[in-house]
Amino acid sequence: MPGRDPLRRRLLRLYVALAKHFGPQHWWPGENALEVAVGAILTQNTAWANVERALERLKSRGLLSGQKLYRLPEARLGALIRPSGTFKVKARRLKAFLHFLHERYAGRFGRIARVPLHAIRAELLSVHGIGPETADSILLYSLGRPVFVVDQYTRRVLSRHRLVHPEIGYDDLQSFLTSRLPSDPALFNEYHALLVAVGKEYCRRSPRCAGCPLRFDLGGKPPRL
DNA sequence: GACCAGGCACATC
DNA sequence: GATGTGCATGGT
Repeated sequence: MPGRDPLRRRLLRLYVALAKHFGPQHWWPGENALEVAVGAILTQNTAWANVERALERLKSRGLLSGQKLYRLPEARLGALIRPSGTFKVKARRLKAFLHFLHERYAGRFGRIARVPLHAIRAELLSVHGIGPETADSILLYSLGRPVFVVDQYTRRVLSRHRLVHPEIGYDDLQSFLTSRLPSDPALFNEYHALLVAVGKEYCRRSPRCAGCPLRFDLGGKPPRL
């Protein structure tokens, strides 16, 4: 009986409070599905501003297409995405993803649309360089699938509001959320973006949530730290 | 100069 | 299965 689950209520209240304070987040910034997927790989352990530089270098050269990136030599790709950091690693990972897209779906994102969620997630996870968060980012933000993306901000913010244990694993945290929220891609999209927004602003260098406007705003006790 | 950023693969125990 | 480490640029 989900209506009686107090955690569900707190999750929804947290969402409303975040939405009210931060407003629409407009994730994911990208002009098409491929750009979003490339961005998902480039942003691994990297600030988004650096990813934008790398994406712009590709875009300004007209290379931001599956076919062109697929044909681009790995070393050249690495040089172009250098501003996003760990560029040799990411060039290899992008290549692995483009190879997968080319071999499995003839390079067409649209063909993935019909594949069942659990199947396409498993396929993405089998690609070198695509782990749970990157796979889910692609599924939600690039393909519009109802998947909640979990990251360190998600874990940090929710644990500080005493909704989950600070060291909860990826899959458990994802289940915690998806079992309590309507299975709505637009909601998952906005909620995750909002968690990142509040995490960046108030959780990053402040173990005590200093200044966070949401700290006592959930109807429960404040987080004990 | 240290620390961090919208992780992941791999080695080692 | 848990834990540690390399990757690397650019902002704070």
